[in-house]
Amino acid sequence: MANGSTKEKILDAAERLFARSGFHSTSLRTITTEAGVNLAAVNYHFGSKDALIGEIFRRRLKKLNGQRIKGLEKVRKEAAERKTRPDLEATIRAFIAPSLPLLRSEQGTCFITIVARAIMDPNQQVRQIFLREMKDVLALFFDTLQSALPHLPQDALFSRLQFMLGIMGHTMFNAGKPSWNPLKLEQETGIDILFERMISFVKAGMEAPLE
Amino acid sequence: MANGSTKEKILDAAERLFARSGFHSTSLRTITTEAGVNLAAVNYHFGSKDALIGEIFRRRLKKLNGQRIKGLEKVRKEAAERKTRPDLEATIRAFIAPSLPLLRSEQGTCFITIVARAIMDPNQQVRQIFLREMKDVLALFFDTLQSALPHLPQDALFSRLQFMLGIMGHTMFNAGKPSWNPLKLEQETGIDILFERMISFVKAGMEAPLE
DNA sequence: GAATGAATAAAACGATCGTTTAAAAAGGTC
DNA sequence: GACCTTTTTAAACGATCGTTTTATTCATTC
Repeated sequence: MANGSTKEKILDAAERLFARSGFHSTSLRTITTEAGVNLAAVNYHFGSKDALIGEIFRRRLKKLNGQRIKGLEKVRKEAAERKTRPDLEATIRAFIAPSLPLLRSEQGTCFITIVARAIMDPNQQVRQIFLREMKDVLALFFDTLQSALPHLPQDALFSRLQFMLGIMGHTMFNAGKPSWNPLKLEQETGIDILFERMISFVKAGMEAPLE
Repeated sequence: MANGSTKEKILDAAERLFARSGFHSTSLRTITTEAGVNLAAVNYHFGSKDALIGEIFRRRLKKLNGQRIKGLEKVRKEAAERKTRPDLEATIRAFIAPSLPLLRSEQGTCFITIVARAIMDPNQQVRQIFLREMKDVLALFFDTLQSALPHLPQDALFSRLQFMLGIMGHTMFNAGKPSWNPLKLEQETGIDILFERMISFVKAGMEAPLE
């Protein structure tokens, strides 16, 4: 897919507009106008609006989850060489860190916004498109977590993994957006500080004692 | 508002259908058909579709946040009498616990689903309607947390509060729904167990050391 | 029981949606 | 330069949306 091609112009425009107004409220006419292409181009190149949505996820998640898998396998390899358990914090970082660069670009932030919404989207197709793309990396992440926290029962660990996904979705969705601000904190918290806070919170939660 | 009145029939039907298909994908025709009333009834009784959405939040959040405030004030009073800091776990429980009964009824679960979506809704009006209803209780919760964790800087605590909201939204949205299941855990985790896990995770995260 | 206002009902309005069609333009091959 | 495929364009299709209008029914009050 050539850079600047019609397909890419559509994908970029759709990414921005879906982030701003959601899947259902963004019309193909708005997308094609923003992209500077003809209305019929979406159905010609992608087949349908749903297929376009799927392609938006596929395009970014392939690289993103590839980095996650590479990071997780590095953690596992190092643990095997040291004959220890995988380091918990390193495991968490391997999953979270690759998403940080996305939040440094406007276009990447749009994608994050879309992902956060897709998890709770009413349209089941949207959720399944996203889940299919995440299945492998989530399985590897869960497995590594289990090795790092061998005393935790599987279903308790699964709950805690879900907690972490909830934190990530909510935090990254709100990053850079004006949201509820209880005491009008002057300076916006930077992304890097936010990520460090997220990691220390999740790490402590993962290590919390069982009732 | 009388029980079984047209307004209530519309609110109940809309709550179910919004949870199933989202705000934008649920038409007034579907709602009024499910409610067994005339199409024009929504605009007559509520003014517009957006106003109906707002009323759905108001109806439940008034009671829900009332219970939260009552619980939080009890925690604060007990701390004042004992001349100690508010108990962290009790503070967290006071905020989370009132939402548990909702998850025990089908209709209440629909409301939870709607709330979780509203937080990330593309429509700014939807988000603001929800935020306005939550502002007071969030401020009181933040203030109590600050008393319970006086060593934490305000902005760090604020981040952790956001993490907790992310956990709540994600967890309660997924409760009772089929979602990603890595190892096909046979039995579904009960709501009560899930809440206890949530509380211990959040408590540990709140108490995590600062970098 | 007539009068007044609230509630319900049926029908239509204008607008917008995703998709399809058919023709024109562009690109590549021999 | 003719031929074929790919891509772009303009126009239309059928369906559905939130809302409004107008008329009718219901309930209440004097």
